[in-house]
Amino acid sequence: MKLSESEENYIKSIYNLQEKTEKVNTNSLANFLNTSPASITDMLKKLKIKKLLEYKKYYGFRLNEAGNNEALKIIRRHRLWEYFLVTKLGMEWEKVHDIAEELEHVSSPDLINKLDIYLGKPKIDPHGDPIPDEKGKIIELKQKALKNWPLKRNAIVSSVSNQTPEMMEMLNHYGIAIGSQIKILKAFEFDGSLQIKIARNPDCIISGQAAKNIFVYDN
Amino acid sequence: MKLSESEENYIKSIYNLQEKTEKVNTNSLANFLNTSPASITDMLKKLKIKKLLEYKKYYGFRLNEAGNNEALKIIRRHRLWEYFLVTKLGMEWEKVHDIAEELEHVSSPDLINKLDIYLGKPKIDPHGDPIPDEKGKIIELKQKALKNWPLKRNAIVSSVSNQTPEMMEMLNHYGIAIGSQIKILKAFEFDGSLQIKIARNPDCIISGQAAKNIFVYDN
DNA sequence: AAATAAATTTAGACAAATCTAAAAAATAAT
DNA sequence: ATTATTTTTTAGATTTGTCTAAATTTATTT
Ligand SMILES: [Mn+2]
Ligand SMILES: [Mn+2]
Ligand SMILES: [Mn+2]
Ligand SMILES: [Mn+2]
Repeated sequence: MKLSESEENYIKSIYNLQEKTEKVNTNSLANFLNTSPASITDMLKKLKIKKLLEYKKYYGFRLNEAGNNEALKIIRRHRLWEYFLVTKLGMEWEKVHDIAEELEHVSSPDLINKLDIYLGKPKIDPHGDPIPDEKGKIIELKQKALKNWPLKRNAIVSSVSNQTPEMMEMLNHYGIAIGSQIKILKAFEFDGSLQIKIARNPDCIISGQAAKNIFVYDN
Repeated sequence: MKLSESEENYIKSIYNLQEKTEKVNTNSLANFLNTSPASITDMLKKLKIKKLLEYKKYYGFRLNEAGNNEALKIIRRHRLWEYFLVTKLGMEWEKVHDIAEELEHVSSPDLINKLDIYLGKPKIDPHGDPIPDEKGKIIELKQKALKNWPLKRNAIVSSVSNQTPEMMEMLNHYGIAIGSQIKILKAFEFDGSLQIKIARNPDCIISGQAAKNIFVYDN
């Protein structure tokens, strides 16, 4: 299936949004992509004609099997490039997303499989997100949001679901990165904020908001 | 200067064509880009408005200083990616052009400079063409077309100006690659064909056509 | 110097991707 | 059950890049 850059961006965004909600709605996708709701409706029609989408007017939408497969291919390219930019070119993980957003649209399968081999078939991208393999398979992570992690149990930071520059700035400030050792010392019921210890740094407090977006796994 | 993918392709093509002729004409660019002459005229107007082109209606055109600088940036990206694809991903040099044709449009300067450093600031791409540096400077090659090379003088194949799949197929057949040792044993005036010796292979004959497109330099 | 041929540009159309403003449908509030 | 609000879709434009066919300009022949 030959897709335009725009179609690919829409598909990938729908994939991301449908992870969190059953049906994706027009406004949230418009908001996510910074376009007007009218543009979304236009594109939904195209994607439905291409049989990539389940879409009933006014009642939300969702990628079908074929759509999901396309999304996984794009995500694979995106995350492999991010991995390349960080591990080979030495770019910072906060800065690679926008470049990968462009590189992901170069769609030669030969290129991507050779890149994959060259990188050593990595399973996780620099933000802790899983990289689909050539068949679209993603590894199952036994990670949890930090806010659901038990008190005083060691954890490793595995990913961050909110990858805005603002989030990255804050994580840098705290010295939190993928792979950091982390432990919750105290949880405040009032606002969900957490007193945590990161590696050998002094204790600090992070907001409930942040705690929802930081994912960790055992030891 | 922010340029569309299409504008970039036109600029790069004009740059290539103006190497060979004083003024570039509409039809040759249309032919080169596989578009209609009318499309060329449309784009020329845009590039003139953007002050990248010297263009007098009906009398041909040429990039100006600004246009040449843009072209060199695009060519730098294209050739660095080709170099990457061959030296890092192990792709064959006949196959990298089309992929680089897409990658060249990802225009983050930070990306390209880091890629350049990562590759060791190469000066020549896999087809023997020079790679512009960050300032747009290209090394001067003292190479000549094989058809102009003296008889029985050793030479190294440095580049191939015609990079069609057909040409590549033929070069592979003869065992000619960038870096090959080559010597002309006899030149046939009638059709410009050459009897040559490549490395330690048996003698062979190549056409005048081929001899125009293979470039070599001293030992 | 006309007439003919070739090259180039213009005119007008179309597809893709976007927008704003208005209409329609679904949802929530009285 | 109406009314009001929110969400979504449609209608109609716009921009970019392309096309074909016709008109114009330049170059080449007689
Ligand atoms: Mn993208
Ligand atoms: Mn990522
Ligand atoms: Mn290109
Ligand atoms: Mn090349």
